[in-house]
Amino acid sequence: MLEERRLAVLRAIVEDYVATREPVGSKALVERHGLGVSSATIRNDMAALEDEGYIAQPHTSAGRIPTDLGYRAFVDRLAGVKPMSAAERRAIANFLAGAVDLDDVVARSVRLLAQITRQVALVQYPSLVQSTVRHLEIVRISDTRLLLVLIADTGRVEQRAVDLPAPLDEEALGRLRQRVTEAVTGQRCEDFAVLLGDLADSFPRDERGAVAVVVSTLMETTLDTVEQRIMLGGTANLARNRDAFTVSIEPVLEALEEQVVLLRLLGEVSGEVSVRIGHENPVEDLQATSVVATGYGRGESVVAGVGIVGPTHMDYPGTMSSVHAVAQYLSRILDEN
Amino acid sequence: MLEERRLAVLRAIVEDYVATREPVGSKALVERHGLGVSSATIRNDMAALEDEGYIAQPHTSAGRIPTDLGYRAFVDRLAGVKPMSAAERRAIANFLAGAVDLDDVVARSVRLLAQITRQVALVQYPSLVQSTVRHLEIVRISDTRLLLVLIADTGRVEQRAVDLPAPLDEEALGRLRQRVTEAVTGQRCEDFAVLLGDLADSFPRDERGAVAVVVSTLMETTLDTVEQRIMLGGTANLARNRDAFTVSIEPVLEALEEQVVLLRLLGEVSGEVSVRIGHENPVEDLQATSVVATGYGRGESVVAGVGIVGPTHMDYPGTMSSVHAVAQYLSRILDEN
DNA sequence: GACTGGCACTCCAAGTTGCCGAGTGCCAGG
DNA sequence: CCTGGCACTCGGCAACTTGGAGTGCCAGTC
Repeated sequence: MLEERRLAVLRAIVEDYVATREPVGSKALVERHGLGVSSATIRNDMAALEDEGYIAQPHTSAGRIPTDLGYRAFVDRLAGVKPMSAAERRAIANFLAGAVDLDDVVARSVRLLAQITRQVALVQYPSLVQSTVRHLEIVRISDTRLLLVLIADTGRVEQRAVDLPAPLDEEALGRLRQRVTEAVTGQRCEDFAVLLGDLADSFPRDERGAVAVVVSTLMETTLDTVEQRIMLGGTANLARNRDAFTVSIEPVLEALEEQVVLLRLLGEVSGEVSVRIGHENPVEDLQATSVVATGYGRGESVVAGVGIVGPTHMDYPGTMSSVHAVAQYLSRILDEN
Repeated sequence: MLEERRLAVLRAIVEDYVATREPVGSKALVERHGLGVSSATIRNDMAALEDEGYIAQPHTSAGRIPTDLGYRAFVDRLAGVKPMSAAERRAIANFLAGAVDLDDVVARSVRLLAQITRQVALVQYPSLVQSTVRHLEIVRISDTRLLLVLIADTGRVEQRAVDLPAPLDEEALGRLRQRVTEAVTGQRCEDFAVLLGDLADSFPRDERGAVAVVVSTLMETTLDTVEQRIMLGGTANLARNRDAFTVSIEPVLEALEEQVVLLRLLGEVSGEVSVRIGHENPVEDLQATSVVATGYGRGESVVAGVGIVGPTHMDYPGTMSSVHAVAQYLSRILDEN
């Protein structure tokens, strides 16, 4: 009961601070929220909350601001779900419906998510590893050069040039094309090693080099760490919230230009919306920010991540439901494909 | 002779201001550059330069800073070429040599250019319109859905899904594939309208719908305004130079997220390095910045643009030669393909 | 035991003042 | 045409003051 009010105070502090971005004091709290007790009582509660590490004072004689731990408690125990209005859902659906191809879907999603959350948005392309091969095309570029074009059932298309160790005549190329294509079409990319492992052995000796390099390129293309692509948008939103980041936004922008960093941010997404607050974040330069992310995919399987990066004092309920909604629509689009 | 010294003064002002980012006064000028006259003389010259609009005072009793017109004069008449060192050239070559495909080439170029100029870098993908078709692949996705994959001789690969008006059987698809492929392979994309215009007429009546939609998708894919892609990088450099932009960097970041804006920036590139200074810039939100851009391509023809966006008080000679060098290497890589 | 009003205390933010120095324009003389 | 000198301007900095928001604590009340 007492405990209950303290949590109510914490919630009120988080909400006020997110709304105003200014330390909130005991007096303002009782005025803005009908807590039914006096400011002195609130002060006691605040002192307790501070002892427990949920809030902090930027300096003596200032109001309190939530700590990362405070936000964590808010997200875990206090934030209700904030359903999106029908109009919003419709807007999302409309916006994504006009996409012409996968690139377009991803690009539109990034724009949309950045716009509705007013944060930096991330959308990952469906992972190749989780996909099956719809089609593999092998195109000759020159005597010793081929282009592999891999089309996945998720709509993703990857290309890769291959330099052959020796010229390959038309007949041999045909053989190579037929055998490789047959081996992988309809199969899961993650099984390439098994499917293609000893393919070269059944070819004439002088063609094995070519087969080997094609096979290794295919396997490399679908390597977990290499194949992931993430599109980023809404970086201008960082600048608008500049005051948010005590320091400059430069390191944040820099971190977000690293693919590796983005991969870590969306690395362990699941069907649930996950929230990483401040220092919970694995990337050092982003420890002043929070990451809200989730996965999307066909049916049960998660094939990629989607999320946003923003200041720790963001509107968590609203952001979470936006991210969730966009992921839902992305899943739907994949399904329709 | 007098005129000559005035120009020397202008050059000195530009150089000092670019180096220090602080208004430069007459005294500092004579000290740092051996101009051989007294500060009073310089003051007279400065007053004249101000009258002519080349420099301005942020406020009375402050030093002078160059105006856009001043930079323009500097770039046109004063800036020498600043050749890159052999080591730098080698570094560029090495950096770009490891690329595995076109995406990689473009991505690496952006990173490289952003890094060496410390500005925001732009690299455009080779324009489809200026390319010829190396290969066109038509893949079935479902009864009524096809995927077109267009591979250009520049290494560019475009994909597009097509919804057919009616199911197409295997035989008809084969016919369609053969005829369309034959019509475009080896041809210039900009001639698609001529090449494909009346292709549908020679098909059986019930297949014409499918042919028409494939043809129109192809033509749409190579439409001038739609097909252009530009990759952007180094936005963190904007934040580092923040003081540079009197106002916030937000509108700049926002503008740079618009493809349309980027296209305008790289729209009219030629073989020469062009410089747009401040208000010369067509995009309103970028009138506090300068754009240095040039084209690259195979042999004589320019197939795409490359450039940077930065504060007006940038190191023009250095930036111009960096942009030029990267464009040169991009051209070379295209040639080798 | 929980809550409240009151009080002394702290400390940031914002405004005020005064001064220094860099920079200018102009002028008379070489 | 250049120069040294001089009076003047004005932004920036530092020191200082003040107002107010906020706190912690304590004695009193229900």
